Amino acid sequence: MPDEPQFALALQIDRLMRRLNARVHAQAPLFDTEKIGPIGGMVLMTLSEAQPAPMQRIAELMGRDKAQLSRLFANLERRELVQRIANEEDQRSRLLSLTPRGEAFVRRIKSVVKGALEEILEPLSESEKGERLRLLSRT
Amino acid sequence: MPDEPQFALALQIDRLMRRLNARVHAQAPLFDTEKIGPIGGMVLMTLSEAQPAPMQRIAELMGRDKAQLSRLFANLERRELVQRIANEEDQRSRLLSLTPRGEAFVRRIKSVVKGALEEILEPLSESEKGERLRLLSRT
DNA sequence: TATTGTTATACTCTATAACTATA
DNA sequence: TATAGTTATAGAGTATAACAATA
Repeated sequence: MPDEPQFALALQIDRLMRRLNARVHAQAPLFDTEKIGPIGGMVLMTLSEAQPAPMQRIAELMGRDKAQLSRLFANLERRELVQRIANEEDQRSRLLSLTPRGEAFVRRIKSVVKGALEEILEPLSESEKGERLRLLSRT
Repeated sequence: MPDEPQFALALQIDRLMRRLNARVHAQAPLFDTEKIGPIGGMVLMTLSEAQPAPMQRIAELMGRDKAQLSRLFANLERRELVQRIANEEDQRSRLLSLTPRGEAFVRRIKSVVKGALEEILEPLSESEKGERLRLLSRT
């Protein structure tokens, strides 16, 4: 494998995420009525695909710090977007899941992210989009 | 295209960058002798592939804010990692380039990033690595 | 009038460590 | 002893706006 493309990879990925974030952020006033911010949105999206799950599981899936998620979930719970129920198997943790309000909120976030992603992937052919998704989903 | 993989894409990419950053950061004490931080490193790598260039060009390539880069370059110049020369074509800006010290520093950063990327892409086959690099380089 | 670069500011995100409760 | 979660805090990163100089 040649040398240069490896660094280009890291730089391109960073730019891709930055552009995606900028597009979503520009629309934030329209949909982020709870002011949970970009990471709050990612947490809800992740939870929607993994619920019910203890906090540690979400931290692993997102590759993020548990201390950060702890405060975030406290905030999301206060806004009644997520709920915690007792975990029979391990009393150190509770199981997190989306409330009906949280589910509705995730649907709105997903539609915004979907639109932003479509714009960013626009220049690619359909087959390349599929290919890219396949490769990245294995990371 | 199915619905779910799109959000998985954004979440996976975020996690990929987070893992890459964590690996590089863990080795920072060994190579970041100038304490320029992860973004400083990305700026130097970008500049190494685009020099000589005015600041605005680097900001575009990285998708980052010019105000942020302005302070960063002032810091990098103070550490004699980059230099600015007059831009004949446009006197509002000056052309940025790496000093010999900067070039040497970039080589060290690249070797660390290369190692971290190899670890992260480890589970993929050789052909998949090449394919992924090709797709991402077009974003 | 628009663009390049600088400075200032308030805000958010992040890493880290110390602590408790349970396994 | 190890792990799940919480809290606190210092530091790094970010968006935004206002400004001067040049195009």
